[in-house]
Amino acid sequence: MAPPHPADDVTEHVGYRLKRAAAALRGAMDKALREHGLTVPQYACLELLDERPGLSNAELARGTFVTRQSMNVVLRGLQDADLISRPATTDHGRALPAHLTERGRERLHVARSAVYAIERTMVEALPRRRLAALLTDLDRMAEALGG
Amino acid sequence: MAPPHPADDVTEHVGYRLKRAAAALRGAMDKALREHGLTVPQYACLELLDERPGLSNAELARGTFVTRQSMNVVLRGLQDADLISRPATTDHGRALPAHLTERGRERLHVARSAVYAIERTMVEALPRRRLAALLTDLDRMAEALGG
DNA sequence: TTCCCCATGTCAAAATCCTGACATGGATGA
DNA sequence: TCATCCATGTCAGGATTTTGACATGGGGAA
Repeated sequence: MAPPHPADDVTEHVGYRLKRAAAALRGAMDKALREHGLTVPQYACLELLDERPGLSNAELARGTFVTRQSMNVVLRGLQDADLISRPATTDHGRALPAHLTERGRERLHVARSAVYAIERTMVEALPRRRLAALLTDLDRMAEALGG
Repeated sequence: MAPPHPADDVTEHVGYRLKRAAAALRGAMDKALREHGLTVPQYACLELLDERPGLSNAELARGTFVTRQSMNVVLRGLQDADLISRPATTDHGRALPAHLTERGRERLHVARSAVYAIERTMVEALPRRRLAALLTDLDRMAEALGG
């Protein structure tokens, strides 16, 4: 019964593997999305807005794991490109609900196919039975760390 | 036989879960290492150098999934803090081998305990049998993406 | 009502990282 | 030998992200 840590090699640790996989995914998405004129945070933002229209800046930030300030500049970029729309003011509260424009929806749909191809490559690389377990394991780790 | 993608919900995708887990880990390490005066890339660099002394800038960059240029500034910071040493010139070749100083080794050892505690939290959050499979799955995905 | 607390949006400054580029040293093949 | 190619270290510039801070709006408790 070997203890989970410390392993004899740093590259054997879970954190290292996690970072490696995340870096590989990020790199692949970066490259694919560049051809569509989008960055990874921008794409994540569009995808989230397509699924849940009306999300605010802070909510989008939490959903994409960045700070409010970072998401703010992302939204500005998307707004300048006419991919999303956001009211200047609101009747109730302070949160400004964002929505996809028609251009945004179209752009998302074409970029999505490229991203889904990447994800399919990832998923097909592992045994089909293992996928569900992998997802729950990732969730468990994230929750354990307060993610 | 449902296709692996597209799922009905973006947050169900592997990429999203992967990013979430990686972000949670990054945040926890960030917070823990700050108390030791280290950033995550700096810690990763020290850990790699402790295991394989003499690694060059480019090798360290590949090992930590950043660019040569980024690793260069990390090394400068570590050098200014007297945590690593690097010769100004070399007899053979162009790569400059880096080594931990005594201070660097000490700093690494105390920071390591904090990081290992985080990783232990992560590992203990999932069934013990699942760990090995998780590691190989992460590797498979990374390799499939050319990581 | 009024006060306090929290969340939100935003600004400014700094830190971090990446892209593009260039010069150097070694190795490979003609 | 020499020329070409690859990897490395480094510089400059810009883009992205974060930290810190501040003002505003809403909700809850006294």
